[in-house]
Amino acid sequence: MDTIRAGHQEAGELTAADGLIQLSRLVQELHARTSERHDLTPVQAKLLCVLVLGPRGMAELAQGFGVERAALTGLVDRAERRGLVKRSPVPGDRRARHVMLTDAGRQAATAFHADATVELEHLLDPLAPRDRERFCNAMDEIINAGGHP
Amino acid sequence: MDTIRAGHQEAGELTAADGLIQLSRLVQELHARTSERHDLTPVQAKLLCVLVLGPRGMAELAQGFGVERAALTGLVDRAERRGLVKRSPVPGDRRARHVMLTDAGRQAATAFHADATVELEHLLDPLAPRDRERFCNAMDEIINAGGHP
DNA sequence: TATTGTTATACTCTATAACTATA
DNA sequence: TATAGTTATAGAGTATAACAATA
Repeated sequence: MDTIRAGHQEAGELTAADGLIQLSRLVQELHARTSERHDLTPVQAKLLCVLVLGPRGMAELAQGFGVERAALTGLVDRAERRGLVKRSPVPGDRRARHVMLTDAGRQAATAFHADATVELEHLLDPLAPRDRERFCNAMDEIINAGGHP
Repeated sequence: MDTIRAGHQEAGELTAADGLIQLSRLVQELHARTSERHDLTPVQAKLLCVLVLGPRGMAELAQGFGVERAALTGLVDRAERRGLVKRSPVPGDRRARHVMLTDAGRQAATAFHADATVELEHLLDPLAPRDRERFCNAMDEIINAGGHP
């Protein structure tokens, strides 16, 4: 085992790039496993979490997800078929539709989010309180820079 | 803009969970964009990076990727069709095949890896040298714990 | 004309199940 | 029997292009 871990050297000797890749892998795997436990695909879980904040238009969702509008149609179709979301007309613009959670969707979203949050926090358990705080501050700096130089 | 950022509050006020999710999103987006620049799918780029370390069996790769053997067959089929990898017999076991890089595949792998590494390192540019070192150490701790309590 | 959303089509990635060939 | 790999089939997620309805 451990045959496949690109860039792996000794424990505690990782490149910054490798560290970021492997940390991201941990987060994605955790997200995938948690979604599966809640009988959701990872993308559906993401959709539900966004819709908890309120109804959204298709174009708005597509832009936020970084996918084409056509891809979002399929995504919402499948979520709607599973009874998680519904489409409703937008007063004042007869072209547009709002996507919103059904009751079942809201329940699923809440349960998933709570579970995922707990699991993610556990990732930081190995850090001492002080280091954990520093780590979160560093993440904030990186995220707020947002890859923009 | 910024309409869709679950858990977003004020700049510099993110939950640990939200921070991990958004950092992971940055890394994944960067990986996707870099793959695209090199005319690779993200999964193909990952495959090439693993194969730089040497030939691997199908079962070995499937296990390392956390996917079924059948899924890997398709993955290698497509990479082979694009001339990136090739299959070869394994001396001593006539059931097995080794997957290895072609010359084009090795070139693509090297170019991609160099590019991705640079981009990933840039993510940490906002951190002061000392903070950057602490951040990398923290990532190491998290990864070496590996989500295992 | 521009925007919102959909349909049609195709490709990648993945899983499950059934199969072949070898160990 | 067990293992290595493949084929067949199905579904999710995505893109592009063409379309309808409305603004």
